[in-house]
Amino acid sequence: MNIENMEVNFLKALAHPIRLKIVKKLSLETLCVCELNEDIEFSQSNLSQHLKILTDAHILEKTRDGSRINYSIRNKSVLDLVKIVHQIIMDDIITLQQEIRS
Amino acid sequence: MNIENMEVNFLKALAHPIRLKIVKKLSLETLCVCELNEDIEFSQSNLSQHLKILTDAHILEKTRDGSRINYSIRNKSVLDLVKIVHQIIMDDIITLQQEIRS
DNA sequence: TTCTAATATGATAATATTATAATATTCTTT
DNA sequence: AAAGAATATTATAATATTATCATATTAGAA
Repeated sequence: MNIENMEVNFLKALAHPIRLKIVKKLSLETLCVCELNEDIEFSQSNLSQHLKILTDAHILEKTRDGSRINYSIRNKSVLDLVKIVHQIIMDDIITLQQEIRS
Repeated sequence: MNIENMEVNFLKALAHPIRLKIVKKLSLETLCVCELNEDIEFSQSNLSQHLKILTDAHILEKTRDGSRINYSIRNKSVLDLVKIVHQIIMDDIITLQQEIRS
């Protein structure tokens, strides 16, 4: 696997509504699967699959704590990235609003 | 379309090898379709479709210059984002190499 | 206005991603 | 060891994405 492919894989892993939501939740604190799973939007099985995709992409890391598995952000730069994405979208929205007004 | 969806759309647009390559090329200079199309990896038709996806996601903007269409990066923050992705992957590679050695 | 270069669009088959449902694994407690 | 809680895996049907091919559009030159 070359670097370009790794970059694309990384972006693909983030480019899903459930997975982006998980990353945002974990940007605040480490959580176990059962806590993430309190969100009613996704089933346990589906959550587990998305966690695997994020872990395989090295975005998350997992540590066992008894019967629980805790997930956390592996590289804090991911949080900078998520912030930039948010800012770009907000800029977009402002630009669109200005275009509508004029 | 809500903000979360817009963020995911934006990430999805970047999460493709051809599209990421286009964005990286355009990070250096504005180019017309014919110049981008010198890359033998993709057909004219396929390039055009990817350009449409990037433009729809507001990552690129197009301007006509005679019979040519020039594409450029719409928001320079995208370049910061691409840099961070690259850095995260490079960090990853270094971490993996250290794990192999130890 | 016809020709050509530059770019876009539409249909479609191949491939990839996703959610669901069922089942399996692993750990803790009893 | 058996039971229950927490998490992961597998198979699969539905959906989305992609590349290809054929065709259409647009602008400038002849």
